[in-house]
Amino acid sequence: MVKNTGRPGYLQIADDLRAQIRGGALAPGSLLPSTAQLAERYDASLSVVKMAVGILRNEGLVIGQQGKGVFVRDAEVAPATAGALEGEVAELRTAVQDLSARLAKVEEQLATSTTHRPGRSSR
Amino acid sequence: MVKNTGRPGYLQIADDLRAQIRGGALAPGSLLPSTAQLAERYDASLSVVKMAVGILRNEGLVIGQQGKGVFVRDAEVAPATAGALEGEVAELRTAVQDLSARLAKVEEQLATSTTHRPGRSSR
DNA sequence: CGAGCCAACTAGGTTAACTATGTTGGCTAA
DNA sequence: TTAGCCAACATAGTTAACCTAGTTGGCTCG
Repeated sequence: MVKNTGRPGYLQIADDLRAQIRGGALAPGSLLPSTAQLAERYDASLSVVKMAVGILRNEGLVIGQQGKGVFVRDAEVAPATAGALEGEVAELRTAVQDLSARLAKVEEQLATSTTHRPGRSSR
Repeated sequence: MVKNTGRPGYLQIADDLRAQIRGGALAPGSLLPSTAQLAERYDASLSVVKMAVGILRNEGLVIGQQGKGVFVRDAEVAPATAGALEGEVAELRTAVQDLSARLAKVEEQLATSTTHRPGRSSR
């Protein structure tokens, strides 16, 4: 599959997957083919597929879940609207506040239990 | 240098370099240390450094020139790209997701190690 | 002196192997 | 039937190796 153009293979695959997502061929919430399947489809090595998926993951287009697969993210596909970004920023801000509160709670628990801890951890 | 924090090394290095660029420690137009130098500085392998630089390159913060090095891009040029803000939001989103996942893991460990104890409010 | 080669750098791309970790489903034994 | 183990498969991270290709500076040879 990977053409002989100067464009690297992992970018070609990322472009193709991105186009499929934007075009609707891969609907939001749907599961991408596994790394091995993509490698076979594009006739590429596992490494380049992992790199391509990593790019999309970095762009926020997909979300990888260990053990399950890579899912297409519910898109903020609207590229133009600047207001969408504001909403997303607000969402991120609340998320950060939530994380701060939870982290404070965990830190407090850790501080109170450090003297004698059951130490029950395994695996 | 690296970590114990569970955050992948290539992300830590990318974060550090990004902070240096945003903070002005690495001025626009200046040359980043070579891959080998960065690998030694962060006590990481060449691969993770290349991945980190690749992320910044993908974000448009730096431009790599074969045979010469990796240069910090002019700050005014970067926003010219349409998706600069989106990229930054996506970056923050992945950071929040990462933090959320790590915090959830810590919370779970705390919850299970103390078997059941009062004062644990959930989300 | 100058042209050209060459060695030593550089980034970039690709592949393979290994480890870690999480999910799932099937099998087995109580 | 049910609980638990376990194999298979998934993403994710890391490392090492090899190759291409561009740049640079020094050295040699004409």
